Amino acid sequence: MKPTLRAVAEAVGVSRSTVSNAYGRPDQLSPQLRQRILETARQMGYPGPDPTARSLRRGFVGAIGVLFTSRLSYAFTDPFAVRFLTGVAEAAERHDSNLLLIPLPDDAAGARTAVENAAVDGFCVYCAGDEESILDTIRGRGLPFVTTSSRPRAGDLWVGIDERSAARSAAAHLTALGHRRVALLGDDVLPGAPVGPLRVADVADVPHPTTRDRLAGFAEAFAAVGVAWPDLTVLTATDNTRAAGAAAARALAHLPEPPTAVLACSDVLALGALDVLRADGERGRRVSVTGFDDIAEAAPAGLTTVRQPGEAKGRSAATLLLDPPADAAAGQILLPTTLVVRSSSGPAPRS
Amino acid sequence: MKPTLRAVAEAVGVSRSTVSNAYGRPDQLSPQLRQRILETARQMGYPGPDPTARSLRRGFVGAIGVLFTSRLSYAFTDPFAVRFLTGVAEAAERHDSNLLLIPLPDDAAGARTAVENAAVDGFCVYCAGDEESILDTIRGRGLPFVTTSSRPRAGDLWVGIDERSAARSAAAHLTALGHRRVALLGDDVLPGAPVGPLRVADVADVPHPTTRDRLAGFAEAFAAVGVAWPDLTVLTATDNTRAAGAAAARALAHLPEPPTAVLACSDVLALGALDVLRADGERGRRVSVTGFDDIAEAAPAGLTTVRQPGEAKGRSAATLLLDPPADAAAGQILLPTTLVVRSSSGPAPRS
DNA sequence: TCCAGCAACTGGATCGATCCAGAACGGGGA
DNA sequence: TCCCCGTTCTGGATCGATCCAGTTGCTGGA
Repeated sequence: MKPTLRAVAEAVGVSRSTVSNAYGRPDQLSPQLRQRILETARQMGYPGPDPTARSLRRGFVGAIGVLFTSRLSYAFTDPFAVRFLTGVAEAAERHDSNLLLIPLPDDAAGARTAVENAAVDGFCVYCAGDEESILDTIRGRGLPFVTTSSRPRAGDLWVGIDERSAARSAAAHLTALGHRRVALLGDDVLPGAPVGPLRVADVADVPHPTTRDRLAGFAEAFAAVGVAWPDLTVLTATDNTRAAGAAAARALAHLPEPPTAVLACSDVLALGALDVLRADGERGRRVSVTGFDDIAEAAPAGLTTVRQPGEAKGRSAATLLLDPPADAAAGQILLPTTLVVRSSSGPAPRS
Repeated sequence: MKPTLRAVAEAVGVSRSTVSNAYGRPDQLSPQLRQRILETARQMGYPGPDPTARSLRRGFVGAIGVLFTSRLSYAFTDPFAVRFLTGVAEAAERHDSNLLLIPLPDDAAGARTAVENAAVDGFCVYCAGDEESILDTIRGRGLPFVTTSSRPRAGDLWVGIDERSAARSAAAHLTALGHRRVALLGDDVLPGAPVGPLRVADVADVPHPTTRDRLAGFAEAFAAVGVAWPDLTVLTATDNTRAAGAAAARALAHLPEPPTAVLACSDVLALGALDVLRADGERGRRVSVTGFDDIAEAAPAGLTTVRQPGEAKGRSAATLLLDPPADAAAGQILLPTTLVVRSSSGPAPRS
């Protein structure tokens, strides 16, 4: 067993406080004594104050938790999530804070205990499906948190984009190009729905807030040119992956009247769709595709998409958490988005 | 202030142990009492046992630390590191463990305290520059750890590849294609060296173990066809990034006798070099390039490279840590590598 | 009737530090 | 010479739980 601070104190013949001070407050004791203590500690193999005990006493941990829905490993698979994390890491680093990655189990109870058991000073909530229940648990612990989803509650720390108008800009681009018969592609649009076209009575029924807002934004632009919600095809993917996007796009072929464009809620899905539709395009039919995020792969693929600043989002989130602004209004940061037009979108074919 | 377990106990009129048991060992008390306790706790706003206090008493934390050299944010920038992390995350998840990402400051003292202050059950050491000193600190804490670098000490947990022979396979591929005048490209080959060609008296002088072993492997294959170490051009990049690889490759143009092939220690560097050399190639000169890792971008770029299983590496590492094998021999896992030949390598031009 | 045996609960010790009020000491100014 | 003050160090209380050896009360078998 490793010696404790107490053992060192006894060996040197001083009080525990003094040994503690030797580590944490060098100015509280004479340099000679400090030297003697550290030397003895070294000889005894004392590894320094125990981090857990220190955290307990001090009341803070030195780490922030990043909450992910679904499998943690997935977070690394999604390029946008990685960019977000990069930003978070950057800011955390600047504040000498570590990053605790916390995957949230699918079941509410499991998610709850995961949040309750995490030893952190605050939470950064990245795209939690059932956000409200998670946030309530965090509030229950009395810890600060930042959200990045679309609907911040007043007073909460938040950093995000105007999902709706960002999505609208992509859709407006397509309506301007003459597209009227289109498909909206989202990840897990309705819980447990199988891949493919889907009947969604109302956008409000979509549980995931980000997906909902983006779909709503798409719909707004089409409503403006007279295409009502029920006339839009809603396509769901089982996952936010390229493969799932491709699978969803393949389902389009079976429609009686295939759409002239696909508006995806993420670049990953869009690229998957593009993989399929490009191949089709080479056989004649050409379908426009737009994405969302502007991940690195979007540019080489020529994907038209909505750019949002991923690193900045993460950086702002962590900074908000670690260095909260005195002014409550500064606790909510709206980041800009840009429509990036590339080759994947073009005029609608004349019918 | 949030109420503590003690407060709940007093409110209900039972001992602290009983409240504790209500959370952690439901079988130790009657269901009715348990209900009553949980209900009162809820009403009082008790968030459940404090994770830090619990860790202190129980003696374990429920998280493993992943150590990175250099900036943490960089880890996310390197695709291979991301794959490794994905694997670690996957295994950690399976063992209900969280992941604490720990960036190591560049200075030894800072790195030391970072390791000493991390509240974790064990460490996964990913490419630490000055490994030995880090490992000593970890040993000092008496915590288990896994390394992934090239030289495991007997008895240590380790998962990795045969760096040397993997590198040799790439180089042998090029010698077979007739290449004799080549450049070896590594990240930070000698500490602080400026980008570009470099005089390295002996491979053994390269401090970073992985880079050293890969360079040594390259050299072996060339030695076998009569090209000695001093005749190989060693190129250093300032960073393991695509841009740094490109910058290093540009330096080749200034050489009196430019090489016919570049062997890079990572795909990221190789892709950077390819960016530059492909452009050159279009103007006539064609230089073969090989990489290392086989990241996702390698295939579309047609990069010949050595594939190593990134996720598996991470997964094995975390599993070794969280579920250590009884058999010491099983504590060191050697993963296979494959040479993947693509279009970036071709026959040497006849001179 | 008595006691073994079990389920349900208790409370002091403990995990390993840090905090803080105060004691001991030594030196300088009046 | 005396007192005050700053420096250096002390030790008990505390952070918030869990562990564990034990007590209590009740049931059932002999």
